[in-house]
Amino acid sequence: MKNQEISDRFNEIADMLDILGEDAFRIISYRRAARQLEALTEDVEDLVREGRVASIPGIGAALGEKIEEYVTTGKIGYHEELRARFPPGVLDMLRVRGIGPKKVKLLWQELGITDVETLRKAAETHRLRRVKGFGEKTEEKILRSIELLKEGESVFLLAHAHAVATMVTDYLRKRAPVKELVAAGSLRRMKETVHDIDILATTKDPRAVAEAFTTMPGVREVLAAGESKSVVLLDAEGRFIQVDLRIVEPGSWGAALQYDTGSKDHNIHLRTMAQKRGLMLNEYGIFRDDSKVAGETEESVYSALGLSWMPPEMREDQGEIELASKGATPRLVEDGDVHGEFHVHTNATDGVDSLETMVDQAKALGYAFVGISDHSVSSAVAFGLSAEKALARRDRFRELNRERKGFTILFGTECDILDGGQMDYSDEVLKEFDFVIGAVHSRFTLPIKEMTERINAAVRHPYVNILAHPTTRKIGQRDPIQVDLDEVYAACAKAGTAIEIDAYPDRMDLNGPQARAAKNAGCTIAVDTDSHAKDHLAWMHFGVGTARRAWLTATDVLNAWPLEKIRAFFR
DNA sequence: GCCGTTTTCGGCCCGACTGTTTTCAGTCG
Repeated sequence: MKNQEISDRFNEIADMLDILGEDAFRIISYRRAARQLEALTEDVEDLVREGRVASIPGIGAALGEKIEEYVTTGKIGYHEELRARFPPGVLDMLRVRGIGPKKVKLLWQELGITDVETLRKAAETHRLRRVKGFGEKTEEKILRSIELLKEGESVFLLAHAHAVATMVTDYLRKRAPVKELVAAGSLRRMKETVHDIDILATTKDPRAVAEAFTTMPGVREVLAAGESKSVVLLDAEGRFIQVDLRIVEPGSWGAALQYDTGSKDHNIHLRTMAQKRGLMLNEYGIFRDDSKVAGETEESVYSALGLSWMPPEMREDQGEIELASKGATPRLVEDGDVHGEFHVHTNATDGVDSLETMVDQAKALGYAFVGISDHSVSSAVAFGLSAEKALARRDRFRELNRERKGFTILFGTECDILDGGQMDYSDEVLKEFDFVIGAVHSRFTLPIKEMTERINAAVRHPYVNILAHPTTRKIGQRDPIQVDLDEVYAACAKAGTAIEIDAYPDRMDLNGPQARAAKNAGCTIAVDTDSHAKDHLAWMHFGVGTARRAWLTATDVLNAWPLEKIRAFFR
């Protein structure tokens, strides 16, 4: 899948054109195309093969050719030509907060500064203030930004960012006179990783709220503090996360919430629609000739554009606006639709809590059932169970089912898919389980053809019911395996094997776009937490969020089905 | 560089904050 690689190159081209001072709209085109590629549910190579690249919004003849060039030759000539004109390190300077393309160009041309380290030294020795537009404060700001860059500002996992946002909103509710208060942005859209946290508030005393916000514990740096908007860097266990606070009038709440939730492309699409209707949309409302026609609620904003309200998780400009204009927005799966899950570990293998603790926690969440699926023998690092030890637990499961009346404990296994596609337990052993999850935990570097065959052999195996974390990626730690997901989806759909959204925070595997493609291929999707401790079961919220990003309804999600139907699916 | 229910040319989403300026450019989202 080359989508990301091409997206990265388009962004880099945009950065370089920006520094060169090229036409701003050309640059916007590259950036928009980069975002489209990133959000694409299909493999761009397939689109090239079928001559459908130009069907991607924002991709026309010129960009289409460049995509085709990359797919066939592995590089983009234009990109290489531009790169040759830039000393190494120049583009890195853009990562320094407060340094944009114009300043990079000035520093490069006036002072010959072409990397972050030289920039730091120049700021320290006050050489920067010789350049027009640079002063004492800019030098100080650059030094602080470089310091923070080194200490590690980066991408945050959804679950982690969610915890930070909850901390901030809890604090503000206690310490400041806020009325409405919510985290919007990519967090509200349930994106698997987020760059910053956007908080939105209404209040009678904006100054007091901004004051509480910029002085709260953990604030490392105040990046901006204005009338309506404040920005801080917050210390989150040694790393920094940017938190924005926007304060709005109650009459603009809906417009501001809509605006701050995004995504960028979704908003641009809406604003273009507004324009065509002689309206103007901004974060304060929808206006016709300076008079406000909507803005108090999100519904009113969408309605003024002839659209029904749509869930935040869908707002990526991937067709949801067209759907809403026909009133055809689906009712997506919700937390309350989920009656249980399948991928749960105990201290029999690498979990930390006992079988009984995990079962009772699942029961406490209001579930009707829980599947326990500890590791098979080959997962040595996870203390995988021998066939004998695994099967010896069955009696305890029967007892537990008698003890926990009105609740069902399913006896399962997360069984390794070995090198050649055979399963880690024999068929005689596998048939004893209520359900079997197949998973890859070794040999991650097989070539794509072998890997796809390996996984599909397991998918077709009569006793395998669910394919776990299909790409095995770990965000920030391990790349996805090379596998033809389209073939895997097709195999799952044909074999009646469910495919998983693993909601363990650094997995999120499948992610939203992938799960949407799986659904479109006819797959049933299991949403699991891969819990290794009782508190992990709460991550189901993020799994459901990912399912919603995939536009899944309750009928698409295996664990939203009644238990008897699930048992039939397993059989 | 893209795109078209007024257009194949001439538009392209909109606003806040900061610092260095004397009325605004650059950056960011």
